[in-house]
Amino acid sequence: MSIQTRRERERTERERLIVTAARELAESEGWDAVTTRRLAAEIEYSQPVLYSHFKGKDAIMAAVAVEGCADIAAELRAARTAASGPQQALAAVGAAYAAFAERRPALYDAMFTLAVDLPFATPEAPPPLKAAFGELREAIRPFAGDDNLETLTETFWSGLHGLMTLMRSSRLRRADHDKRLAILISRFAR
Amino acid sequence: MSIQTRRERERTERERLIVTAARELAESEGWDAVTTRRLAAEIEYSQPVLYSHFKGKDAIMAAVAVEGCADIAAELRAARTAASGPQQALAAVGAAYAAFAERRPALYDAMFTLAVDLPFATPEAPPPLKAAFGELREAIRPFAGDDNLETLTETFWSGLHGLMTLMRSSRLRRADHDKRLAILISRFAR
DNA sequence: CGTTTTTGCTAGCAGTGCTAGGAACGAGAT
DNA sequence: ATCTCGTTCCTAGCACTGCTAGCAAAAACG
Repeated sequence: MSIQTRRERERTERERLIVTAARELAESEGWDAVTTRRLAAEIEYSQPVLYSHFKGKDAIMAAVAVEGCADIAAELRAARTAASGPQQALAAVGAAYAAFAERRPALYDAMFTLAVDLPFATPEAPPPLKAAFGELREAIRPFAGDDNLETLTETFWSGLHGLMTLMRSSRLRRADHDKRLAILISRFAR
Repeated sequence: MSIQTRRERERTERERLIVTAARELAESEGWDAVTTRRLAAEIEYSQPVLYSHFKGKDAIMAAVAVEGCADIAAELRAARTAASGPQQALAAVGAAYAAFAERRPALYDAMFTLAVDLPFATPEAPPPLKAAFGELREAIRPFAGDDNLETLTETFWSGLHGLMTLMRSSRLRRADHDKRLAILISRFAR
């Protein structure tokens, strides 16, 4: 049995190696640079090895996305708990979300614009996804009023997401970003 | 001079043929089906002809996007002017925007998610782009208050855009779409 | 040490966007 | 009516993509 467990351990280690390499490569050179050949060279194995771990490139990106959700969840939580009141908490979470999208665009894309294989708004969604969504939900809970909390959170999230994607694709002037964010917060915090 | 003008006319005709074929192919089978080979076959010319008209595939998509903006601008205008009051107008414009994104997803992607070569938030933006944005602006003008109108419009647009992209990538449950839209409108119309 | 199983490589497929080169065509001149 | 010259447009090909079949080498077992 020892030999079997060692093999499984090595497999999971290499799987993490792949995901990490993919994330680092994407973050430093963008997803266009993450080709299966390049990624294989990075982990010092041949291409087909990737396919013995993941169904395809999309599945690798999905794994990266889940890692990213854990990251953003932690950052949102930190922002929320450090704030002094509900209003400040919502503003802080919004700012943290925007900062994450700006600072790690490739990761953000994997999470919220590209890969689709992941179950999102269902009970089977990976825990990190739920955690990230949960942080947004807790931040906006004080302002729910008569609205359904989940639905309200989804709507607020959409606002943030639209803001970041449109700005990052140069469809919105970067200069006014803070003003837009402030307007969004003001319309949801009351 | 006649011979020269005839040639130019034929050129612009073929250019329109390319853009129309690209749009129809994208709308019926998605952008993945729009390869340069497939598009060339559709217009019954060879591939290189495309490159004598457009710098590359992205430029073709940009041309399609501009057409799409003219379309959505007309639909938004119709929705806005048919409504009876400011509140109804904003709701109608929001619903029309969402309906457009749902009904013509490929076109929507070309306009607001994919191609980037287009100048957007600048004076040099193609008129159809400004027209579409202008419709959103006029719809929300009555609710601007102290906020800068342009910035507010951008924020509202972001909300709509986020709603549609997240739903279309199955990150939001389709069932609650109407509720989310209602919440967004309610937060911006007051 | 020999056999069997597992592992991971080389080589290749079908497809992508894009481009160089030459052939065929139409326009103007003799 | 024929010849020359430009333009137009096609054939063929490049470098690249994600992905896979089939075999060689390595590891585990008796």
